[in-house]
Amino acid sequence: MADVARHSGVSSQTVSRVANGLVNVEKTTKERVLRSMRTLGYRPNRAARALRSGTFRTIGITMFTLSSFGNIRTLNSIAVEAARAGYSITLVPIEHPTQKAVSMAFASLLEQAVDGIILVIEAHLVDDAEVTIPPGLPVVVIDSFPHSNYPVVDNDQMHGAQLATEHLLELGHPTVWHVAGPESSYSASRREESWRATLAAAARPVPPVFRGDWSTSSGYDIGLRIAENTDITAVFVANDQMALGVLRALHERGRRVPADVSVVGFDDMAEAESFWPPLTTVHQDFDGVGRRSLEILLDAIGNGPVKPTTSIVPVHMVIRESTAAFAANGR
Amino acid sequence: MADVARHSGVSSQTVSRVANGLVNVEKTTKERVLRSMRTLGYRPNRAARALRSGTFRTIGITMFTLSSFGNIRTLNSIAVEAARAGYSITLVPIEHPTQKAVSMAFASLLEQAVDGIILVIEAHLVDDAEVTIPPGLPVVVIDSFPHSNYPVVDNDQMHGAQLATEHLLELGHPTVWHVAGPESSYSASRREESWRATLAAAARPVPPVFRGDWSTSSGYDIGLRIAENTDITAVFVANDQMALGVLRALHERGRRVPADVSVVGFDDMAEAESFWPPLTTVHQDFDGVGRRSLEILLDAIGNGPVKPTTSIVPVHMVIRESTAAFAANGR
DNA sequence: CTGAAAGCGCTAACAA
DNA sequence: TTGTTAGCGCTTTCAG
Repeated sequence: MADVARHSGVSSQTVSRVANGLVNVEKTTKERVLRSMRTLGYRPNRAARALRSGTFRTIGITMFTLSSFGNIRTLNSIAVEAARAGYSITLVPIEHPTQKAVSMAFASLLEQAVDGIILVIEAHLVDDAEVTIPPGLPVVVIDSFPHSNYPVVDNDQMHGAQLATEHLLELGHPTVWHVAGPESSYSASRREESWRATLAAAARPVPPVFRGDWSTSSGYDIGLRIAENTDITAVFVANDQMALGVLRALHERGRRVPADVSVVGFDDMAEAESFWPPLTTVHQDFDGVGRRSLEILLDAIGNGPVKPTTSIVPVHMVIRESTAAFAANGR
Repeated sequence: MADVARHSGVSSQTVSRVANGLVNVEKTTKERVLRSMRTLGYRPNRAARALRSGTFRTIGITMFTLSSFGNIRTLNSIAVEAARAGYSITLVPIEHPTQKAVSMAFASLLEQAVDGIILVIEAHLVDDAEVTIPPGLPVVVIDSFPHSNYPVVDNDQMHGAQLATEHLLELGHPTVWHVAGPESSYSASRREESWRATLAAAARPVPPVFRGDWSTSSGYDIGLRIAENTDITAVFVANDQMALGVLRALHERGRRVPADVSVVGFDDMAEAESFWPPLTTVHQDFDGVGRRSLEILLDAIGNGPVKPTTSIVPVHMVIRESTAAFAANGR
């Protein structure tokens, strides 16, 4: 910057003003400085700026390794929105869902030069992590659990599971079976809970739960068991990836979908419409979640602490061809 | 830091030494300082440290919106490896593959506090982007095009396409049709090129190319056309997502896979083994690519400029159930 | 082994 | 509209 000042014959102060687009600089001076900047290839030093102003125009994001469709969409949405708002994002992945890894990721994030943090977490691990987040550093949590200290944003898990279950019931199925996600996941718990409640409200029997780990292969293993039980005519699977595994197992065992068994997923991942058959599923608005959480975070950064509210983003059913009326079930 | 110094009765200098784990501090002093740090909740200011030392322990990554399976795996791998090496990563997404968006992302990255940059790019746009990367800032490119100025890392596209085509040929198919990616993509060109060469080497006719845009729905549209042409018995699809669309179209039109048509994909995304039928595909080592590119970048950051070499990471076939011998083709 | 002084590049506050 | 001064929190250099 001093170089630029010398080159264009003004003070470094004026250069600073030009660099920041302030108005009180004469037009000709401004142009001269701009030209000097260009010829000298000047680029501002973020570190110095940050040191001086105390803000970094960067937000930190922690999430488990980018394996789930939802996390990735959410991350993408946050990244795009942040870029638009002039913020860049620093990503700290959590390799394994262990206590230690979470604590380490937190600690690392706290040492970063960030103005705020978005935690994309879906497990109990967070509460137990032995890290105290310094007061004054805004945090937003994306989770299915209402944390007491921070604003939380989430898709409407309960309503989604209710829609899925009701859809199957309306099709005339006597009851709906459920392939749940892992016990450690709050969103899995929410979906299961809501499935139970919906069944109870309709006075239907609640069959035992199948429990997977979100992976396609766990869905496949469970699908094999579902195929063996001809009582099962309707299944609500807690995510699309497991639903894909279920479909495969059903095909392999010669059970027709939807003629013999109706299957509903959860997520509406990009590929779901091309599953065979195209999957009826609950569409989650991950972009909406990302957008909303960034909005809250930027508000907190700009205007001080916000109330730890819970924002629920609406979801909706996408009905495709993996579900059919019970009457059509070949019986 | 001054607070800590005062609290523990030493100079801020000594605090700095302790914070950086230097050895020339007496043990008792060190402990005292450490205790003060803890009680005062001291955390170092990255900006100040960066300003002074000129390094940020951060690397920047630019990529098109996180939509492709490969990009995401690569990003994840880089993030994990970087964390291990004590670096954090700053992500700058490119929203649209336009000249302007690319230039803006570059510019934004250059203003960041980063020690090096990894460009995950798969289009011609890069060369034309009117941004000059300042000399001295290490850059690694992940692409299927050998850039002259920077080290490039990539999966072995040519060999992968060759393996896929040969696999189909060895199964006795008279020739192999190809569903290519968009023309703007270098990796798509490589795969197409290698498919052509392999066919030529085997003295087989080269059918016209179908061209998609990587998306599942473009694969579906093309699949519909493939289903109509009963001459087609073997198809090499340039990525798994389009292959999924092709499979769906084939099912809808009653063409059996692999009995009537054999299909090979490219990527080996996590879901491919649960497609119906499980997809034979080329496994790309995205983790390997991420790891290798970070390795090169860190080397350049630590030891000065490296030669702009091209690193090719090996791929291999994964044979599942979407391919079968020509004899079995129901003819 | 420890401390004092200087300065990294920038901007807020004030003065001209 | 422009310039001067001071200092953000840290580390490098040199002295003790």
